[in-house]
Amino acid sequence: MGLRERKKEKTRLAILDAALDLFLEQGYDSTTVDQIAGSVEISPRTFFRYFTSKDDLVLWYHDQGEEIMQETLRSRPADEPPFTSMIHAVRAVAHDMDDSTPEDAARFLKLRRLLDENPRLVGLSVARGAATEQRLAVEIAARSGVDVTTDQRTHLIVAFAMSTLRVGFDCPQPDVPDMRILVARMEKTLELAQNAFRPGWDV
Amino acid sequence: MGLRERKKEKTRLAILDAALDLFLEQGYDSTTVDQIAGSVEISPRTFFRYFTSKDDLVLWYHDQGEEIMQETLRSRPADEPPFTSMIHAVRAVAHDMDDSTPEDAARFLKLRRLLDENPRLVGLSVARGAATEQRLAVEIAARSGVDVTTDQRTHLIVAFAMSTLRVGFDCPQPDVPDMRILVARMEKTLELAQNAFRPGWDV
DNA sequence: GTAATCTATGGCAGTCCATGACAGATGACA
DNA sequence: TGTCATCTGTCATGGACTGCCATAGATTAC
Repeated sequence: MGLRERKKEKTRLAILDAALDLFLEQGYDSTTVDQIAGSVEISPRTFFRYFTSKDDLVLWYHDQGEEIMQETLRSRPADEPPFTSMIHAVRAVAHDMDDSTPEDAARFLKLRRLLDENPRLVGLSVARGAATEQRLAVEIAARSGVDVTTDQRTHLIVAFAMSTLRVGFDCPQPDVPDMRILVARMEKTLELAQNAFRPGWDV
Repeated sequence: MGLRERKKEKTRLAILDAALDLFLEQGYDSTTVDQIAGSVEISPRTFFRYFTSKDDLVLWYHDQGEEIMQETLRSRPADEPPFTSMIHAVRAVAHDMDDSTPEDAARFLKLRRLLDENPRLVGLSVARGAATEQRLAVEIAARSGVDVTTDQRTHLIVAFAMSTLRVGFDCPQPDVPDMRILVARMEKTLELAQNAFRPGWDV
């Protein structure tokens, strides 16, 4: 990795951290892009070259999460019941968070606090999750050999799994002191979800 | 109802219809609030007195939908399993759409086309649905006598039901010629969902 | 090591969304 | 009809975002 790329990654994280701190300190809405840019000493114009929008700042982890889910799906046996595969994908995201560096964990907990204070941002996160859901549905449909535009069963399977992820992470929740608690909560939610369905409902 | 209120309702619908037509004609992003206001001959400032934002235009039906669901929940017996109550609530929304006036139906079908062309707007709709979901969870938790902030089972029950609604309506779907097809699709989705769960999973 | 090249950045001008403040217009009601 | 409450338009302002062009910095070739 060249100097250029390393520098970019560093700037990206600097923007993110500065923004999260400012948001928590003085509120999301009352923090301007100019302020964020100023605090990391870049021009406002450059900010928009790193993040497509101010809102985009609170969605940084979604790309990685989606990637992990897609990889997991690809690695599961083709004849596995689709909901089972989806549950594995959700669990993989939880494990990845569990393994995250202290810096990433800190970012994530800051984000959680931010979401608790700004319902609108929860909405953004949910909306982004819905986009992921569509793409995962395409993958699952392909595996099952059905047409994604007409097969509602596939959409339900993916939607139920993503709901589980959402309940585990996006729902308002009492103060989360550390990552472990968040992941444990997720595990518990997954277990509840798995026990909810009729065996063989998704084949 | 006084002249004043009737006039307001008329203006509101005029804005909505003008906006939907403009959006479909020239795209959501390239339609400005000024244009919408101009086409119904009100000032741009007045537009924002009828709709809190441009985005808000595509969410007009959510208020009514949420109201119907809340009413349905209140009308269900207190000892009914919560997921069953939620399914009734979702079905009530579908029936209400089925009964809608031709004008409302036309608006709805226009909106569906708009959603198909603008994934971002689907996100908005989903986000708005998530807000409803939170409020319904409060209601369901109260009925079951559990604490909504900690009981993940309640959130799952509501989330699964709302997922069903979403799969029926928000998912991209082949051209919808009329309301009947949309409602029929919803019914089918509801049936699939009902058969997915283990009997008694939600008690 | 230097020149040529590619890319990241900054500055500037402009568009659009959204909101507050105030004044004028219009329906409600005694 | 006159008073009151509410709706509406005008003006001014701020903040998010984009296109364009010039410059500074990193990369590559020689």
